[in-house]
Order: sequence, then structure tokens, then C-alpha cells
Amino acid sequence: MYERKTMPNLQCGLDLMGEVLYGKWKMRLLWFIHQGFQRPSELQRKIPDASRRVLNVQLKELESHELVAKVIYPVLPPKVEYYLTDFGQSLIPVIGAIGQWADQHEERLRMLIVKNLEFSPQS
Amino acid sequence: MYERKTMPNLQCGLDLMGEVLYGKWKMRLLWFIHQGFQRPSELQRKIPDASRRVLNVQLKELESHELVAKVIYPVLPPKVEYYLTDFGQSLIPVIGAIGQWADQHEERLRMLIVKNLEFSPQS
DNA sequence: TGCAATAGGGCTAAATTGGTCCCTATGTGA
DNA sequence: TCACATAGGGACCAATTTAGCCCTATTGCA
Repeated sequence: MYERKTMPNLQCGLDLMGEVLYGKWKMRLLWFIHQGFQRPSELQRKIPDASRRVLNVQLKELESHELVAKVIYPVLPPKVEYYLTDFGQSLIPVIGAIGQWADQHEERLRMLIVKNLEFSPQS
Repeated sequence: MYERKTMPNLQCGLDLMGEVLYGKWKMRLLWFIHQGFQRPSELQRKIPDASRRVLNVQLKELESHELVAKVIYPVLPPKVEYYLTDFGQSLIPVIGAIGQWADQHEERLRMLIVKNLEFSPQS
């Protein structure tokens, strides 16, 4: 487990938000769970660019922040289902708004990002 | 300038959003500029926990993504004012929604974050 | 003269995040 | 028997982000 060396800022709302939503895949995880993809393996298939490892880590963080919870079925092979807590559910409209804005401006965003991309593919 | 080694994902809206809004202070910068704190030194005073250096870098990125623009007054000592572009302005309601959710749940968020904090202050 | 304010870039190091590889365990189908 | 699916954790390394320090230049104030 990584141990922080600096205290995070927790003053304004945006600081707090950062603590729970920073993480490359967290918003997507919440969104997909909301859409009904609840098993870890489903989520991994929905987000193939993320490594299995990191998805697990981020799911655990979402869980520790009480945005999601999981049910572990005592069967073999193992079966687990994540679901949004009420708290997590209350965040869905916000993520929806973010996604909607981004979708509306998709073309432009992609253009801007690519234009500013400093990218040197390696051998 | 840092040169990326991996291509970012640009498929869904949330990927794109990540590219423009990831950055510890970006949302706050946009918000404060929106509130009328437009000069770099004002922004630095509003966000004292950020290093001067990083604020400059993130402002430049916001600029390259056309969310903000600046006017450079040819005077001494130098004077610069940032303002939101229409594009940046369109993002304000979204940031507002994020901030509002976080403010509504401030207590709980702070509690959850602190509870899960693995923090070891150094000598 | 010496110091603060103003804006911002270069360089390097520290902190944090993400990814790879490997290991546990068990049931099912080829 | 071997491969695959299922869920997840440890060790370790790579990529990325943030911070710290120093330098430019000019005006005004003590």
C-alpha cells in the first residue's frame, strides 16, 4: 500500500472531489456500474485499456469512499457484484453532466488535444 | 517540456474530459477566473497551496485547450489578465455542478477521506 | 543601494499514479 | 491433464504530475 507523504488539501469542495474522483478510470467505473455492468470481469471488458490491477485498486478506493459497495457470492468460481450506494447514485447526474458536455464538444476537444499533443512513439 | 510516451485514450467523452481537466488545480483556476480573479498573482494568492510554477503550467495548458485566453498589457511591471473563452465559459455550469455536489456532501466527504487516509508525516 | 512586486521559463527532484508479472484457489469443458 | 474463467493481492518498475529553486527584467519605495 502506498503511503502518502503530503497531506492533501481538504478545504474547498473541489479538493474533496479530487480525492474521491481523481483516478483515471473512476468516473467510468461509476458510470458503467450505473449502467448495469456490475461484475469485475464485465467492467474489465468494458474498459480494456485499463489494467486489471488498477481497476481493482480504483474499485477498492471507490468502495472505501462509500460510492460503491459489493456483494460477494460464496460460490466457485467466485462471483462479485458491485452496485452504487445512494451516495454514489447521487453523483451520477454530475458525471452525466460532465459526459454530456464532453460529448457535445467531442470534435473540438479531440482536435485540441491532438494538436497540443507532444508525443514521441518509442521504437 | 515533458514528452508523452503513451498515447492517451480519446474514445469516449470522459477520456477527452480527462485530458483537459486533469490537473490538480485546473478546475479551481477556471472557477476563480470566472469569479473575476484574473491576474496570475491574484490566482496564486487564491490558491496558495499550489506552487507558482505549476499554476503557470496549468494555465498554459488551459490556454492551449482554448478554455482560457489572456491579454498581455505592455507595461512594467508586467500585467496579464486571463479570461474565459466562450468554450471555457460553457464549462462553468459543469464545474458548478461538481462543486455543488461536493459542497452538499462536504462533511461526509471529509470524514471518509480522512478515515481512509494512510498518512505518515515525515520528520 | 537593497528589497518587493510583476510574469514566466529552465532544470531537477519528489510524490503520486498506473502497469506488468506472478501467485492463490476451484470448477468446467476439451 | 491442460487451458480458461473467476476475483484479487504483492512486489516492483515505468510514466506522469507536482513542487522547489534559480534566473531574466523593470519600476517604485525606504
